[in-house]
Amino acid sequence: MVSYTEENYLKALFKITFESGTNEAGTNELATHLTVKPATVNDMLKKLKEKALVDYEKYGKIRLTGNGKKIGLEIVRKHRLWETFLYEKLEFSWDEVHEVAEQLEHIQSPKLIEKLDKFLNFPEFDPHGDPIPNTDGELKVQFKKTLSEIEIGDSCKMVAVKDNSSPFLQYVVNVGLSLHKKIKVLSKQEYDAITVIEVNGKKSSVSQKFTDNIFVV
Amino acid sequence: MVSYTEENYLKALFKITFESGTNEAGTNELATHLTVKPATVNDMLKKLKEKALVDYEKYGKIRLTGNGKKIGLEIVRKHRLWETFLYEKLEFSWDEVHEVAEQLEHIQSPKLIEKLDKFLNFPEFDPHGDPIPNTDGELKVQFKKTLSEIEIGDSCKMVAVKDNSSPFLQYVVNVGLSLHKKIKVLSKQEYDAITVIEVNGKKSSVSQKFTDNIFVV
DNA sequence: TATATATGTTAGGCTAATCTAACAAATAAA
DNA sequence: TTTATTTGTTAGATTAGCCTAACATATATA
Repeated sequence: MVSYTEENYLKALFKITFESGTNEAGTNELATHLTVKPATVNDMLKKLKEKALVDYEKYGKIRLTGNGKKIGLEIVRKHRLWETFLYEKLEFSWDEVHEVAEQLEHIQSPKLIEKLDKFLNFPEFDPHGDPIPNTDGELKVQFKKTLSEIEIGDSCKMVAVKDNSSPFLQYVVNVGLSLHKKIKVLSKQEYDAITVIEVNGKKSSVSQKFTDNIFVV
Repeated sequence: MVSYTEENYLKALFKITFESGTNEAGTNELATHLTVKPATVNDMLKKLKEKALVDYEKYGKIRLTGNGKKIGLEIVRKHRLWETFLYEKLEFSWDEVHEVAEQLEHIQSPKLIEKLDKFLNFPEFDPHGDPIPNTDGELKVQFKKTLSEIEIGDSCKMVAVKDNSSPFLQYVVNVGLSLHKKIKVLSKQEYDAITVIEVNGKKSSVSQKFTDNIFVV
């Protein structure tokens, strides 16, 4: 059996390794992601290695095993399905879904998640534009870049956000943005990367941190 | 803050004290209900007393305080709302809902439960016929007796079950029973209380244990 | 290459929730 | 009313998940 806490470690590892592309993670990196101390991560890694959920050697990099990856992905699937449920059926706003889904993702019942998937009509993306893995762990990978990479004068369409935190999402709404909205990049400061964008005719100045967290096509 | 485990103790206490009518519970009784050892209950009682959630003195009876009762009832409300959701929206059968609701009842989000209540159209009874407390902790009390109390020759209507376990509920379905079905008591053995009932023209012989767990009006 | 900074590990401790085994009190039965 | 049984309590131990402080290794920089 995999505990609640172990599930969170596997989910975090899945996200880190998947996003970095290298398939690896470090102790400190994981600790930051989970807001625990590196020493705690170290303890847990021993347990996860014992259970054959991660590959790692002292002072080496952390890698998920096949089984570890499978479980991590399962949690991601559950998280995103619950977010979709909250957003579409219970009328939560998109900045509220994440926190509750953090709890719901740990409910143990394969039947529940399959029924929920069906009830939602097998959605492929969650309210933040992230792909929802299907039962077999496959997910629709979208070709996407960050808003930071768009050239001055070009337009693009927002398809997802990188940061799911409430403050960021509220900020996004504030500049008039939501999923599938068209964005035009009007100008960019050379010095500090402040970018002026236009959404629905409304102009806003946003930081690099902001544009890094918006995915577009 | 009240922990997951503390919530379970309060819920169990609420059920025991509410059902017994005396508003009291004993250490062993509670231990049996939670399938832990009496020593464990004893430890927890000290914590709950510290938090002013129970009233109890050494070797005395356990009683919930106002606040303890409120929290226990809240868990019951959540449990029954989730059962209703699983049954009505996700097509779970009534013998499957209990186990999953045991997990879902601990999700912390007042907003979630109010939205869910609305989504379900403010149900008053769960799939087992148990009343669902409303936001203010009020519940529809039904005047009901057990099937054991019905006289030979008389008919009644099933309105709830006392035991929510899967094996019992499957047995109930097996004799052709479900909520709001009419039952006729054909005969009763004096010696061992074996009762012959008729449901939809189908006759079945059932034990005292069975008739004790069926509520009727 | 030597040193400073990053990163990772170990040892030892804490708390919540559980247990067993031994004991104490209350209640029921002889 | 004495004894047996049931019920409740205490002490001491265990496990998971976390911490701090001290130490070790790796990597980057001068």
